[in-house]
Amino acid sequence: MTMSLFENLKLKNQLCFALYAATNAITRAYRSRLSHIGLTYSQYLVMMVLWETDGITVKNIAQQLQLDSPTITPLLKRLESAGFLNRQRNANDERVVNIFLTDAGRNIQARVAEMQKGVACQTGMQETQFIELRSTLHELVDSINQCQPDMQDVA
Amino acid sequence: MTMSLFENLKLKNQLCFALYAATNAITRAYRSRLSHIGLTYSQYLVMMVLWETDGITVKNIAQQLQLDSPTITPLLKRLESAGFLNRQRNANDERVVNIFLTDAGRNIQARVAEMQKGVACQTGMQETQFIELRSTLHELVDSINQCQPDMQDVA
DNA sequence: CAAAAATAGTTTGCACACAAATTATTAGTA
DNA sequence: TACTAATAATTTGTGTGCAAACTATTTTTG
Repeated sequence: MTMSLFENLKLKNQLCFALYAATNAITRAYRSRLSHIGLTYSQYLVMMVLWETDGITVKNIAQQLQLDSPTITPLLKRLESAGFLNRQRNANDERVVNIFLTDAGRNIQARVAEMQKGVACQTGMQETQFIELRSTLHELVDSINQCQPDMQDVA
Repeated sequence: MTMSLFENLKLKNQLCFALYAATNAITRAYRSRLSHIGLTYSQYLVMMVLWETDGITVKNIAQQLQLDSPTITPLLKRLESAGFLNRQRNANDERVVNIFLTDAGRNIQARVAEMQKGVACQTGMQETQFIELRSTLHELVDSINQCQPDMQDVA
């Protein structure tokens, strides 16, 4: 086989493409449902972080979502102008900005929880398979970041 | 537990976030390596499709990558201006545009194959786990699309 | 064969995701 | 205590990803 060199370049064999396609598909599934609530998919992730721990910093949100600050800043601005949160300079350290949920931001949590059930159903996955896939993905992220700790380095 | 309603809204429990984070991590790993060759990650995917079947249509590429036409069009334009392919109106059906690789487009395949090995190593995954994860993801995409066949419907 | 429907691709507008550079503040250090 | 380094967040610019609207061509159908 003279083409065996390029066997790994077939789209169907690519793990990275399988991931890419799955993420796009999931995001699409969320998009239409979230639009009714007034959130994008990334904004939904930010809100989940805040529902767990309100008042945290931009940097902390970025770390939890494994994203850069320049990605988070405009996201937070849009969530602020949508009325779901407030940004406040920290008095003790003026470099820091703390993010606080508004009543509106807290109040949509129930609707989001309801919506989330619908998507979970749509994946058609069993509980055990779901958990295994999730943990495999976490391992994958860890080993990628271990090998090339660009960002979210050991603080 | 009064919060059990929102248990599914914890970031760490989310399959969708695990997917999202893994895809971002993989894309980052590719980004720096691909930049030396002059490709973005999405452009790399397009090139893989073309290396398998040259001369196909925009629609065909979009279907294989599970993306919309409006995403593909500007991507192809940049690949054309980078000199890796040509776009040609089909003579038989003037609606269709066929995409053809240039010599430059064919010639980078070897370099890309070499780069690809580096990333595969970085995932630190065993062959069996790799294959299982990939097939689980394919199943996931199928069941999402089956339930809500927005696009890439049965042609 | 003419009008309507379908199809292929593009354009426009919005929201990420990130690299690189910038501003402002704080910490560290000679 | 000046002076440098580090840190937090933002700004700028590029490239996706997609909805909605649009153009152009082909097919369908009355």
